[in-house]
Amino acid sequence: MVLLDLLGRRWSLRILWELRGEPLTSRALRAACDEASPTVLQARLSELREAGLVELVPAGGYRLTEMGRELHETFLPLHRFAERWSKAL
Amino acid sequence: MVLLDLLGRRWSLRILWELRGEPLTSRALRAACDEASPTVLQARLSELREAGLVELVPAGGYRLTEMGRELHETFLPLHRFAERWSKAL
DNA sequence: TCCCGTGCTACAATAATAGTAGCACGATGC
DNA sequence: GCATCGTGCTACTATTATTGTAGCACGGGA
Repeated sequence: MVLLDLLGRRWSLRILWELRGEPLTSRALRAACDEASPTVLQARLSELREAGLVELVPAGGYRLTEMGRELHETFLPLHRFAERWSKAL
Repeated sequence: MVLLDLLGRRWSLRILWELRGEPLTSRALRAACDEASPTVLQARLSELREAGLVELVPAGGYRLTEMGRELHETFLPLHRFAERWSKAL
């Protein structure tokens, strides 16, 4: 599971999650993940772009690729689970 | 998404993945994740236990709780995605 | 008693991340 | 022209997380 190594890094899942809707600029992403440093954000974005999950459109910011969107679909049930989980805790 | 903070740590996803089948002892888990140090494995196991996703049965090693198993179900499509993804890369 | 496997921890060295500040570039308006 | 703004991105040090190695205490057999 090479994918787990990529996703199992700080802010990787979070970035994919934040980009689920509208594309976000670099600054907007920094605002959305307001505890992450720009250093690691840029590092993750580079990795995710290299992995073909995220792309940078010149005049629109970062967004998920087709593949990245599929990955997000995969995570949709996670949202519902997270709600039940936080209640059970 | 507090859950993302927990899962977005090194080896968290990997541990859940390795425990998907038979329960594993502490040593077996160290063997399965042969690049992880016991320090961080114990740290993650403590966090996952505190989160009610993993439990330690006295004479059988670590295994997923009912909640943890639900989380794993959530991740099942990820496996199929990972295969397509690695081919597309 | 001795040996073995278990869960777990101490310690120093290394890598990853946080926090702050700033760069270069292009578009826009004066 | 040129000042201003937002963009993506980076340098730098301080702090935290992780690694790598070794070892502890406990319990269950032989």
